[in-house]
Amino acid sequence: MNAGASGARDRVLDTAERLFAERGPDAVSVRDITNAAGVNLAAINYHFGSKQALIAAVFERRMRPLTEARLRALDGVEAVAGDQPPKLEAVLDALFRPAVEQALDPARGGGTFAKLMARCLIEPNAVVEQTIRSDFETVVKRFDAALMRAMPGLTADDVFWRRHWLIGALHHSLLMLGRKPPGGRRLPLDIESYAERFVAFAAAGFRAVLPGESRKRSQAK
Amino acid sequence: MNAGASGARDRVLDTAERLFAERGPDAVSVRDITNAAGVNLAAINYHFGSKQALIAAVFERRMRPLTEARLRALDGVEAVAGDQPPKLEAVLDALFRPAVEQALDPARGGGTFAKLMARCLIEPNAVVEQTIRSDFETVVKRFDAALMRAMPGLTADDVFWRRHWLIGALHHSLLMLGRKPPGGRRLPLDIESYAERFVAFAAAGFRAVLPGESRKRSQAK
DNA sequence: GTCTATAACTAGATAGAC
DNA sequence: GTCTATCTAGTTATAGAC
Repeated sequence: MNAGASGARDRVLDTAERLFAERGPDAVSVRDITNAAGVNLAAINYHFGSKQALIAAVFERRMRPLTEARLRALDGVEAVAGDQPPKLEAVLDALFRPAVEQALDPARGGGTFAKLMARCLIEPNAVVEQTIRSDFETVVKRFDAALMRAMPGLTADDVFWRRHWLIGALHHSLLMLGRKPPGGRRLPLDIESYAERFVAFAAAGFRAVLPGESRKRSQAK
Repeated sequence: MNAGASGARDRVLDTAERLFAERGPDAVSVRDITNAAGVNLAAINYHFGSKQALIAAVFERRMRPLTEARLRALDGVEAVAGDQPPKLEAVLDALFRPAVEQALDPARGGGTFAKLMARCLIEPNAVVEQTIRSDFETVVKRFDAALMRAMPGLTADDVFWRRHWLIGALHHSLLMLGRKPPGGRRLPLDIESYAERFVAFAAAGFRAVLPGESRKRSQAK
């Protein structure tokens, strides 16, 4: 939008993202942000209009690319599968790997982004509700459909709950990035191995035979 | 403490818990609480000393019984197992069922409690940090030890991550209590069936053969 | 124990000079 | 585009009457 001026705007975005992740948007004042960013108090209202609009901008900047990466990955998986049901692991990989990659990449928010996402899942903040939830629902809809094709024996309810549980597991674990866990452990090694481990875990949970559905599944196939 | 006076104190606790869960502690003022509870503005400072102390009291009231229920359940599982390794499903049931029960029981906070717990897992609030985290670490320590006995082929890291993922999955799902999920679904049926489904899912994830550990496990047994 | 009044402070937003 | 000064409204906490 602005030809070359205002690195101020970006500095505000970066600083706000960091502070929001540390303390939560509500606990951070516009004064905290402008001071830390080294810009004037009025800058936030000038560039974004209001604090609420700034919050929305911070979330959107990270959510949009994640959504796109997930959908692109799923496109690839479905293209490979063709008419056949896609492979369960491949679908889960398309869903989870982009998030792991983003959460481990400082250039795209890193752990900060992970905390923001986790927070947005529980925070009833109206802004967050609209900017993020809509993106997320698109993702969920397409992936649930793909998961049902990958696991034709499962009911829609089964798919919903297992995917839901796993989203919770992922976000909770990304949250621990950079934070010292109780046992003194650390987020492991590299993106590759972490995503791989998580997908293997997820696939096993997805293939679990639950008390009620065992009969239905064996009939369905 | 007080012989029979001050139902005000309890009304404040209940109201604060509800409002905290709805909007988050930071977004709720003491005026909001005292107005909604029908007590005087000064009541919170009189009964609790400060807003921070009230927050701590609200969290503690629900966390304590949950911790005790979990440890009691684990005691039972270990007593049954005797010298043998405990059954994986039994350990997971002891860890997760008390939380599900509490989250579905209005008398013990219900969905409100679930939201509070979820919030405390990400909120860097100092009060929450100390009152809850310490309880939670006791639980985690004892259960990780039991899980290692139940799954002797897994490394400590494996147990840590799988338990961690599942705690995230549980809390994320409890969070949806009373909230309309995207697909129009609802938390199912009854405690019994939900806990059962979750434990089955958890056990499958726990038994997953991860890329790196497959060889180690088959040797260990 | 309960309440009113108010102190002491901080919030987000903006008007207007530069 | 940037800054200072300021406005209005909200916050927690408390002093002191009842």
